Order: sequence, then C-alpha cells, then structure tokens
Amino acid sequence: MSKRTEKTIVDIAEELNLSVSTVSRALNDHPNISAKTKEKVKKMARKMGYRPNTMAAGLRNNKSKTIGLVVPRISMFFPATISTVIQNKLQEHGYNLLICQSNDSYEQEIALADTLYSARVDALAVSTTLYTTDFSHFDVFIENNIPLVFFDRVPKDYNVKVIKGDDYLGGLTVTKHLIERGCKDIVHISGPLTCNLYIERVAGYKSALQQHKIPFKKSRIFYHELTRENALQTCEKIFAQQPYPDGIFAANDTTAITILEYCRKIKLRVPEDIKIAGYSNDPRTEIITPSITSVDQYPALMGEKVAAALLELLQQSKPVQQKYNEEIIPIKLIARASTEGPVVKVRGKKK
Amino acid sequence: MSKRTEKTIVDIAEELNLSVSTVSRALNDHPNISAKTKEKVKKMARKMGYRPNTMAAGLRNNKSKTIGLVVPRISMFFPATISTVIQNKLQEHGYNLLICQSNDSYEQEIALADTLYSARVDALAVSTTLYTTDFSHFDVFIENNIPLVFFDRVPKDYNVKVIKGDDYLGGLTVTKHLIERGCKDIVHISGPLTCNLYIERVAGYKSALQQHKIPFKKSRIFYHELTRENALQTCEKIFAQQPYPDGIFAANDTTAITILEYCRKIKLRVPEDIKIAGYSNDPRTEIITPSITSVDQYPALMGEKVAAALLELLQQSKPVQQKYNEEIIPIKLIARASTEGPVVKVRGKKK
DNA sequence: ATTTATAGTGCAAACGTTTGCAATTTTCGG
DNA sequence: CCGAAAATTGCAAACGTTTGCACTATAAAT
Repeated sequence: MSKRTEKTIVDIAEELNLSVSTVSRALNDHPNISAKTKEKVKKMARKMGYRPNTMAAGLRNNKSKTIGLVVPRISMFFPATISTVIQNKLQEHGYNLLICQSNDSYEQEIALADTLYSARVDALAVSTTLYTTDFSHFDVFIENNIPLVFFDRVPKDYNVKVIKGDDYLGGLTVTKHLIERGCKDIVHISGPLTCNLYIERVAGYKSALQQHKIPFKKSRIFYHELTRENALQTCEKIFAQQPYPDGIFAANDTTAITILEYCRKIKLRVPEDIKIAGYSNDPRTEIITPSITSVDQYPALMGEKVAAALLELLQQSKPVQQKYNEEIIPIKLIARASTEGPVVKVRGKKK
Repeated sequence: MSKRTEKTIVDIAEELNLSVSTVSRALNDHPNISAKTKEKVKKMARKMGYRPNTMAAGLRNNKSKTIGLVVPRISMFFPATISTVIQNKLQEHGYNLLICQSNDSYEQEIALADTLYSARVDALAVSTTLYTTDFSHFDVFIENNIPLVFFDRVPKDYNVKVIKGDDYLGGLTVTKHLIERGCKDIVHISGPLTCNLYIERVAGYKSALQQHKIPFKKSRIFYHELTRENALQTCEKIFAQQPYPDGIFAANDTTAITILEYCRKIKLRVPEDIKIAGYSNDPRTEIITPSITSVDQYPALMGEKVAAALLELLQQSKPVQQKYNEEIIPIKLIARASTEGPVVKVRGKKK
C-alpha cells in the first residue's frame, strides 16, 4: 500500500535492462564502463530521483565517509573555531562530521568513543575533557587502525598523532611580559592539573619567575575549572587580604574578564594598580575596556592541521603502526591595554 | 593474513552455540529471550570486545540513529549556542548529530541536503542561508516522511515545522525603545531581504516609526550582509554628510559593535550624541564600553524546542502529512548603556 | 498419558551496495 | 572471415544486522 518511493540501483537496472553491477559501476565512474552507458545510467538515476544509500555502501566497504569529532563544548570560542575549520575542510573532501561534546565529563567521553566506534567512523579527532588521564577508551580505534588525532587537550605517552599549542611557551611569555611591565607579585589562575594545557602553562609561569629570580609562592597559584563562578570565588580570596598582587595571569579569557570586572568593582585601576592577562584571544578580550592582553593560539591553523592530519592518515592504504607524534602550533602574545605600563628593566637572564 | 579483529554477532553465536537471531535478540533485550541467555550473551559480547555495527543495523532497519543539522556557520554565537543544546539533548536520546555548515552559500546548502539525505539521517534540522528562497532541495525529505524542522532562518509557505524568534516584535521593540529615549532620526542596518529575519525586523522598524508618526526615509535603511567590513563601509556613507542620525538600529551585534567603534573614532559620544542598538545579545555587547542594547532571542530555549520537535516527530509511528506549523520563541529587549538617556514622552499611540 | 498452551530458540530472507571473476560482445590485424 | 585481444557487461557472494515464521522444548491442563 504505502508506495515505496525510495529508488535503488536495482530499480535503475531493471528500467534499463542492465545488471546492477553495471549500474553501480556506471555511477561510480568505473573505467570499465563505456561512456555511453554511463551517460544513460546517470540520466536515468537523475530522472528517477535515485539517492545512493550511504549505509549500504558503507556496510559493503567498511567505510562510512564519516569522521567523528569529540570536543568538550562546541560553543566555546576556541573549539568552535577549530570545529568550523575542520568541518569545512572535510566537507570539501566528501566527509561528514559527527560532532559530539563531552561537556567535560569523562563518562560522556567514554560513551561517545563507544558510539562513534559503533558508527564506524573512518577517523576520529578528539580534544579531551579536563579530567581525562586514562585514554584506554580510544584503544579500540588504534587496534582497528582507525586514524586517531588528538588536538589541544591531548594525551601523553599514548601512541597517536597529537596537535597542540605551545602552552609552555605561552605561559612563559605571558609571565615574562607581566614581569617586564613591572609586576613583582603575580598570581596565576590555572585549570586542573589533569590537563596538559595547564601543566604546561604553569610550568611556563614558574620558569619565567625563576628566570627573573622572583620567588614562587604556592599561595599565589589557584587550580580549578575556569568558569566565571569559580573565578569570582577566587577573586574573593585573592582580595580578602593585603598585599594585593600587582599582576594576574589567568589561564583563560573568561577568567581574565571576570577578574577585570571584579577589579573595576573594588576600584582597582587596570593596568595602573594591577595588570591582567588571559589566554586564547577570545574576541571579548579585544573589545572590553581596557582591552585584555591574551595569547593567540591560531585556532584556524590548528583546525587546518587537524583536518590535514586526518586526511593524510585516511589515504594511507597500508595501516601503519602509529607512534606518538606531536605537532606544535605556535602562539603569539597579543599585548593590550590591561598590561600597559613602562617596560621595566628586570634582573635576571637577559631577554 | 591480516587478523580481522572485528567481532560480529556471528562470532558470538558460534562461540556460544546459539543462533545469530538469538544473539541479536538477546543484545536488544527482546522479551522472548530468557534472562539466562541474555546474561550469557552480553557477557560474552563484552568479553570478545563486540561492537555493534550501526551501519548494518541501519541498513536493515532503514534507520541511522543520526540526525542532520545544517546551519550557516557553527562558530557564530547564536547558531553555536543552539547547536550545543540540540546536540546535548539528542545525544541523551541516543542520536548522533551530523553538523554541517552551509557558509551561507545556497549551492552548498543544496549539496548538504543531498549528502544528508544519502546518509539517511532520521531527521533534519535546518537554519537556511541568507539567500535561500527556494526550498525544493528539501522536498525529498518531505516526500519520504523524514522529520524536517526549520529554525531561526525559515521558509514561508513550505509545509514544515518552523521554530522562529519574534523578529517583528524585536524590530518594533528596539525601534520604539530608541524613540522613547529621544531618537528622532533612526538609521536601520538590515541584512538582505531574502531572509525572513530581516524582512520582519524591518517591518517592526517601520511600524514603530509609523506609530510615533516619524516619517520613514528610504535613505535611512541599508541592506547588506552584516559583516564587519560591510558595516564599516556603511558607516562611511552614513557619516559622510550631516545631519548625522541620532540613533542606529543594527540587525546584528557585530554591526552594532563596529558602529560603536567607528563612532568612538570620529569622536561621537554614545549614547549622548547617538544611540546604538544591536540584535542577538552576543556576549560582547555586554562587555564593551558602553555596553550595547540588544535583543535576547533565548537561543538555549530555541535549541530545546528544536530538539523536542525533532524527537516528537521521530516517535510518531504513522507518517503524518506535515502542515506549516510555526512556533514562536519570545524575545526580550536588553537595554544597556548605549541607549541610555532620559525617557521621552513621545507623540503617537500610547505604549 | 495426551493434548494444549507457552516460552524459548533457530532458519533464512532481506536491507542496498560493491567487486572478483566469468561471460559476452566488440574490435581489429592478418 | 577467423581468431585473439580488448572492451564491456553480468553473476553471485558478501558486508552485519533484524525479524516473520516455524520449530522445539517445557509446563500446564485434562
């Protein structure tokens, strides 16, 4: 009764008195098929409103023409930009992107790895949650030679392709910048140390202090998820007692912005009384007054590298045993009003 | 040679001396299977590292457990927020999301509709390009009873479910607000009229003028894609000659921000000399100085409605002929510093 | 013990493609 | 016009599931 409207290559074959194999090959531009037949078949396919069934083809070929992407959150500036670029690039090459968000939940990440494997994605790109330190849920991809690329938030000691920013250099550069602009007591607000980003930025921060012979104080560093709420709480702590710090290096921009607003509220002048720097070069940092110094991580470039890495792995005919292989995207300090001030000649190693 | 590591239900069946059908049913918790067998099968599946093949199941069932999403750009604030919500909601219900961006290209949109149909998505949600006025590339979804939902940028006279903001009311409200704050010569910067959003916002703008007996001047309205570059060009035109307008209603926030910066540059004071309002309540509008009046469109709510609509359509067992059916998400004026000023008693219809 | 209902399991076809190989047709040199 | 090579086309199996129907045990009723 219900008229089946879905046309298949079988229908085309019948209509033209050809075999299904010929039709299939004609549609795929197989060299063995004569130009005449190809024309005829394609025309009929168009006429009948034929749409290939990707699932059927995928089942047969064990290829889905689909790539998985797992990020903490697609609406945050940095991953959003990266995802955009990846998606456009892969779309160009005929791949679809299954974009999933872990919401920074380790359990969700595991579940997603599972679903994406079941969907038989041809490759997978991942930026992990803040708390992922065990990566075994991705083992199945490696075992089955499915291209796997990590970016931004990445594993250590896991045999995969990794594309990351230079977070150590970033932390170092920002902190040195603050020191050169006269800061002597710099607070660092970091994310949790389960994530490579923060480990490295903290390391950079410490190195900068050391290079300039500024003692590192444990009480001047805070670790928590970098949300607005947490930032406010930390502000309360920082400004509960004197002396106030004269510089704050926040490991993301939301935090930097929150601090700036807090300082405004308690009548601290930025940058005169206190200097503030963020990380990631979120568009808001440029627009706020005073504009906030931050670090450009070239998200578009990172997205392109990820896409390129995926495509390269995909076209390797022979499955090749992956080794840990990291590619580092440069960073660039974007100095803005929030850290302005006379450049100070600092003690310590010459720049 | 190459050890096949992919386990299938056939392997499980052999291992347990059961038939494939029993294994399949056991894994799917079919009522006819005894608890004992289910336990046994699931345990073995786990042990053997079995992963269901979604494509095979999809082929058999004609269901992919995948939903398509087409938006102009995933990195823009408004669609990004909506996508996030949709993705999370659908993920909860076991659906994957194929997110695609048209980049506001009509051709790309057509191509995407095609691919997503071929991927046999179980449903499709779309926010069209600025230039889509012919929607026939989506016909195939309707013909095959595949749930189809449009949101934000939506068609008219096309028999589908539509979820949209109240753009007429938005345009009206913003313009009235400007008038009440004393503006008498208001420029409107609109997107192209091929898109419902702008048609309606313009209509709202005109209504407000009319209600307050302010003559509408064609020269005070500009139409173009709302990018930063275009906004700058328009600024050049607007401020090329006196008299300057005393109010500007930009149909998006990027434009409003650009104008604000331009005014700053030419030493016009906002809001004293000129008032500015945007649209969409982009996070930047809150942060810039002066903060910019804008319109909250409740993107999270819209995302939820879209997801809910998709899920509802998906669980209708009987394919039901869709009719045009629109759901309107409210808007809310967020008045900020950029339009501050004494509230003026205006002529015309009482508020 | 015999019949009847019930619960559990198995058989085999089907979903729409692709592809190795076999079969057929065409082309063409001699 | 013959035969062989080259160019086309067709056959049938395979990909991994699900499911209608048939079948076999087991339990219950007589």
